[in-house]
Amino acid sequence: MQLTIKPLPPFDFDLSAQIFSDGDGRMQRYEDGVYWQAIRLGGRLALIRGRSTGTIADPQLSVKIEPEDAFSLDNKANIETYVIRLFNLKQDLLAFYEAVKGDDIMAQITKHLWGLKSPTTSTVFEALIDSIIEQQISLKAAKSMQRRLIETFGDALILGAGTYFAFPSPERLAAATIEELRACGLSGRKAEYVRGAGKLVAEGLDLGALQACDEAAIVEELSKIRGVGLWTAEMTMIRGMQKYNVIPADDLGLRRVISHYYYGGEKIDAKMARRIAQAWAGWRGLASYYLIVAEQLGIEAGQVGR
DNA sequence: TACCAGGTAAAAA
DNA sequence: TTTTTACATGGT
Repeated sequence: MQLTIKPLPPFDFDLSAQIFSDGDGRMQRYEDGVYWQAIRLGGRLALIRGRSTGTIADPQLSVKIEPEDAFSLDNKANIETYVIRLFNLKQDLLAFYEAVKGDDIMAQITKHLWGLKSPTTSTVFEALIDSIIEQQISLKAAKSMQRRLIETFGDALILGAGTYFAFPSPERLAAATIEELRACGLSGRKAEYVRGAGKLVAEGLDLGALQACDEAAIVEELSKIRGVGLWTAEMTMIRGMQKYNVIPADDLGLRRVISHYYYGGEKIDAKMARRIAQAWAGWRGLASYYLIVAEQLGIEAGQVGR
């Protein structure tokens, strides 16, 4: 059974999905034009496979579900909503491009990355846990811990010769012992944060509902969770709550990439990062995502220096 | 070997 | 009240 979705143009599926093409892909992966991910569907697991059947100007996605019997008309709308969220298919890129056209560097980058939409995690909880794990340590170190967390606590879906994982449920992480979490490489402190967050959500804290609130209210709510400061709240909003205007200006990696394109690579502080980001008002988060992807792809734009 | 990397809460001053 | 410290793994 197959589902067809029409994203809001422009949308470059290959460019947008390439972020999932590295790593070992236990949970999601993009390869040879096909994206797959294990998802929870009405209490059970299923695998979705998506590929582009349109163009950048007239985009269309085709999504298949396995096993076949996981697909019902009841599920159809859920799957569509899910995929739209995952790839941010309703994100209005033309409005973004219009808003930043006065910034020469960003205008050049948007031309190079025309049709790039920023992805969203399948749940806010996933973004929160990933962000907690990434505190302070390098992304590579964090990635290896996230992989172990998924393999240890994630729900496995076995289809033919393949084993696929869905991100661990709040209930499972709430039930984990500190020792089990430390075995994934987490510090004792982070193990407590992760288990505590799992417990809160398992006991009824609705992170998904927070997405409808404004940014300041979300920061306030998320900061009540032990282990969550401003940086983690902002990272969670960007990756899991479709808040395209947020930038974690304190973030080292973001400051580095902003400086790469706007300040000759010199180290800049959070204040300077915020000042440069003013040119992207309304779309600061998406603009910084464009910078990160541009740097990854080795795209260069004219430097304006200080 | 030592130090840094997409921070945070708790202890110490 | 403000400052300092412990923490985990992977890269250099």
